Amino acid sequence: MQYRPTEIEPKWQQRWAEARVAEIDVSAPGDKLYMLNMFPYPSGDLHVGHGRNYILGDAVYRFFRMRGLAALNPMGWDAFGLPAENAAIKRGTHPREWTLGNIGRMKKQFARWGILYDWSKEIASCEPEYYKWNQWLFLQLYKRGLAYRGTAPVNWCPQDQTVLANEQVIDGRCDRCGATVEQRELSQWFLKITEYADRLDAGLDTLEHWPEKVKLMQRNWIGRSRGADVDFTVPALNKPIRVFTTRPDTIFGATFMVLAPEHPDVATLIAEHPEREELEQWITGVRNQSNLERQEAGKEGRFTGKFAVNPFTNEEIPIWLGNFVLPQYGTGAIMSVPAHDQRDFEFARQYKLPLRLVVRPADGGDTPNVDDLTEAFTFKDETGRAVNSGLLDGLTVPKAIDRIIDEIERRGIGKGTVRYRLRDWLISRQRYWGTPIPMIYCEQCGLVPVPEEQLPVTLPLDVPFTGREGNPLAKHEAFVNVTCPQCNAPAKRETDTMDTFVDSSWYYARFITPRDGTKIFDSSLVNRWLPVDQYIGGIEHAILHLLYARFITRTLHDMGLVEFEEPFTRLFNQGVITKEGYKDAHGSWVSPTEVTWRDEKPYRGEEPLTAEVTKMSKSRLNVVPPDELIEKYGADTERVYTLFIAPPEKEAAWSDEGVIGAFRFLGRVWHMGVQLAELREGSGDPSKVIRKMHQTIDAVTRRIERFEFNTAISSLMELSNAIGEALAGGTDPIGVRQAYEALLQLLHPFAPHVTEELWTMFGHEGFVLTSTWPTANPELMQEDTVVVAVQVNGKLRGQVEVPSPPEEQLVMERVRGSEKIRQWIEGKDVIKVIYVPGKLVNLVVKG
RNA sequence: GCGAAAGUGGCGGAAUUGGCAGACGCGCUGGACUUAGGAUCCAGUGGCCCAAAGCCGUGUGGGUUCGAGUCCCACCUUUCGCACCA
Repeated sequence: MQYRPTEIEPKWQQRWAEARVAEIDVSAPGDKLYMLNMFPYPSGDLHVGHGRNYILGDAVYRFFRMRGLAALNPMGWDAFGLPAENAAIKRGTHPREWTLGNIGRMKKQFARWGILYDWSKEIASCEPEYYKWNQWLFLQLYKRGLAYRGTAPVNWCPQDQTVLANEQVIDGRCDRCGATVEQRELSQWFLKITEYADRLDAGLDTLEHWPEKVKLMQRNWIGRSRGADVDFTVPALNKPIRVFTTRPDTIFGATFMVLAPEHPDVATLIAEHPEREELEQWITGVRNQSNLERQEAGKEGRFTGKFAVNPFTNEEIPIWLGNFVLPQYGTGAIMSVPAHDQRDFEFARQYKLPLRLVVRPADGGDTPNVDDLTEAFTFKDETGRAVNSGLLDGLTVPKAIDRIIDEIERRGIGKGTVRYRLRDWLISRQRYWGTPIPMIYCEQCGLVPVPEEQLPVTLPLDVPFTGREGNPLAKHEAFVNVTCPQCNAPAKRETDTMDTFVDSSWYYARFITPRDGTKIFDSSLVNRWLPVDQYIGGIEHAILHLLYARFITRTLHDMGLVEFEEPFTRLFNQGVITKEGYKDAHGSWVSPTEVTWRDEKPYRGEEPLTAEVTKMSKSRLNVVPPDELIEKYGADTERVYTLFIAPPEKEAAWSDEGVIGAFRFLGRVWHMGVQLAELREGSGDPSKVIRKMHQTIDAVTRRIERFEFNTAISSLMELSNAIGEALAGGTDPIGVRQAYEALLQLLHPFAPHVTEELWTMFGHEGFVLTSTWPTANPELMQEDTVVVAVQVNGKLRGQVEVPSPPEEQLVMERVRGSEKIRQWIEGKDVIKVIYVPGKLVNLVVKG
C-alpha cells in the first residue's frame, strides 16, 4: 500500500470540520488557554512563506489539545486597508468583493494545510458588526480627551494620497508603496498615545515572555529621556524661551541657543531683522523639507540677531535658527554646548561660534585644548567631572545633573523632566476602505460626535473608484450631508477613515463574544480568557501593532472594561521564509520560468541576471504556491518540512529538494505502519526500542514547549529509524507497536492527517487529536550500559563500557584494564582523576 | 554613528550546567532492484592520509581551565533595528 497523501488528507479535514473539534464554549467552566495567530490582511493567495506562521500555530494548538487543555484558537480578518481600494481602482471590482473573495480563498488554504480554527468566532473588521465597536471605542476615547483633532506637520504619501502615522514611515518612505513621504501641515485626528508613554515603557519590564529584541525596539521607539526644562530670559521678548536638555550639568558651557524654524517665537525675534525677507524665505524652505531632506542638506542655520541670557553664566548668548532642531521634540529649542555635544559641535565649527569646556575626564586624564578638538568631548556617566562650572565643579556627571536640577528648581527657572520620543498616533486616512470616523462638523456647534445609539456610521458601498481627486467618500452626498445631532441644522460628516491599526488594536478581545450586538465585549468573559496566553506573528509588527494594542488595552483598562494592562502574555515572532529571486540589470524581478542557466549563472536569453536570496513574496516573483506541493507530496510533508527547515524564529531558506526529506520520512512511517499492522512474528527483545520511545517522548515534549520544532522533528526521525531497525531485527511486534503508536501521537501536531489515518488503521476509535499525549517513564529511559569516554590530559584516548548506573570504581578498573588506553599512561604518573558521572573520565598525567 | 543579534561540513542545521563537535535532513559517491530512474532501499560522506594509527578542525588573535563551539579580552565579517530625539 503506497503512501498517497492526496487520498487521505481531504477526508480528515472534512471529519475534523464535521466534528467541530476546534469549537470552544467560552462560558464553560475549566482551565482556559488562549492562543492566537495575528489575524491576516486578506491580500489573496497564501504561499508557503505565510504557511510557516499558521502551521507553527496549529502544531502548538494540537499539542495543547492533546495535553487536555481547552485551547481557544480563533481566526479573523484584518479586512480594511489600501490594497483592496487600489485593486478596485485598477480592476473595477469593489473593495468588498475583492476582500471577501480573498477571504474565501485563504480559508480554503487554511483547511488544505489541515489547520484547525474555531470558525464560529470568525470576525472581519470590514463588517459593520465589527467596525461599529471601532467607532464606539473612538467615541469613548474622544470623551476622555484621548482622541483629538489637531494641526501638525504630518507625513503625506503622494502615491497613496493619504497621511501616515510615524510608525508607517520607513527611512522616509511609505511602508505600503515605497513612495517618498512629504511633510504637510494638516488638521488630522490623533490618539493621545503620548499620555501613556511612561506606562507603555514601564510595562515592558513585566513582559517576561516577550523576545528581548521586541521589547528593546519598543523601548527605543518610546525613547524615554530624563533631563531638565530650563528658561533662558530673552531681553527682546517679554518672556523667556524654554529649552529641554538631557545634560543640564553642561549648562555653564552653553554658548548659544538654537530654535527650530517652526518655533512659535521665531516671528517676533526676526521682526526687526535687516534681512527679514531673505530669512523668512530660508525658514519657509526648511519647513517644507521632510526630515530626510533636512538631514541630507547638512546642518544649516541663521542668526536671529537676538540674544538670550544663560541663567548660570549671565552671559548673553546668540539665538540661532537651525534645520537640525526638531520642532516636535522637547520644546523645539535647545541650549547648545558645542564642546560636549557632537551636533552642537558641528554647528559651532560651521558658523564659528565659541566653545567652552565644562567637563573633564574623571580619571585625571588629559583635558584637551578646546581649539584642538576634532569632535565633541562627550561624557555621559562617572567618567566625566564638571569643571569651569561654579557650584558643580568637581562633581561627576550624574551628581552634577542632580545638583543643577535642584538649583534650577530652587531658582524657579525650570524643573527636572522626562521626555519621550514617541508622538501621538495619527489615525486619519483620506481613503475609502476603512472605518468611518464617527464625527460631524456643524457650523453652529462645531465638532459633534455621532451619538452612540446612531452607530454604526455605515460605510456606503455605492461610490465610484477613480483613483483621482482624493477620498471618494467626500463625493457621496448622502453620506456627507447630515443634520447636526445637537441643533438639527445641516452639517457635514467627517469623511476620513481610521488607520486599520485601530481595528487590530483590540480584535483579540472581540473573539470571545464576536456576535454580541449590544456591547464591544463581555468584560467578565474577557477577563477570564485574556490576556492571550500565546501570541504568534511576524516581527514586522514589533512596534506598530504591538505598541498600539498595548496602548488601547491600557485605555480599556482605564475605562474599567478590562482588568489587565498587557494584552499578550507570551509573544513569539516566527522568521521569514526566503528563496532565491532573479533581477535584471534594471533591478526588476524576473520570473523563474524565464531563467536559463549557463555555467551555473542565471540568464534571460542572452541577458545576464543576478540571483539574490530574499523574503518570499509575490512582488519578488519567488513564491512557492502550496497547491502543487500539496498535490505532489501532501500537506503533512509541507508542514513537517516547514517546521524542520530551521529554528522557527530564524530566517529560513526554502529548498525544493529539502522537501523530499520530509516526504521520505512520512513515507517510511507509513510503510512501517502498514507492515506493523499485519505483523505477528518476532521474538527479539523490545527493550531497546521501548527505551528510545521513552527518551523521545521526553525530548519531543520538552522541545515543543520551548518552540524547538526542528529538533523535535529530528528526534521523531530518530525514533522512526529505531523502529525501522527493530522491525528489520525481528523484534517482538507487541513492543514495536507500542513504540510506533507513541510515534504517531508525538508526530500528530506536525503531520496530523497521516497520523489520524494510521491511528485508525491500528484499530483506535476517535482522533489522535483527542487522545492523550504520552508520558515518559524516566526509569525506562535509562540505558543498560553506559559508554564512558576516557581522556588523558584532555585528549580522547578511548572508551569503556560499564553497566548502568556507572560506578566510578568499576569505570577505573576497566580503564586500567584497557590496553588501548594503557599506552598513553604507561611510565607516567597519574596525578589527578576527574570523573564526570556517566560521561567521561579524564586522567591528568605527568612525566 | 548608536543599539542588538549571529559567525560550526558543499547546504539547512545539532550539541542541559565547559565534558566524545558535526545529531537529524538535503546534496554528493558507490551499490541493490529495474527496459529505465527524477521512484524506493542499502552503505559511505569534516579535512590531511591508499588505508590504519595519528594529526588538524566551530570567523581571527590571545587568555582562563585537566578539558573551550560554549567562559573572558581584543579584532574581523554579516544581518537586523534606530537614525540630527538635544
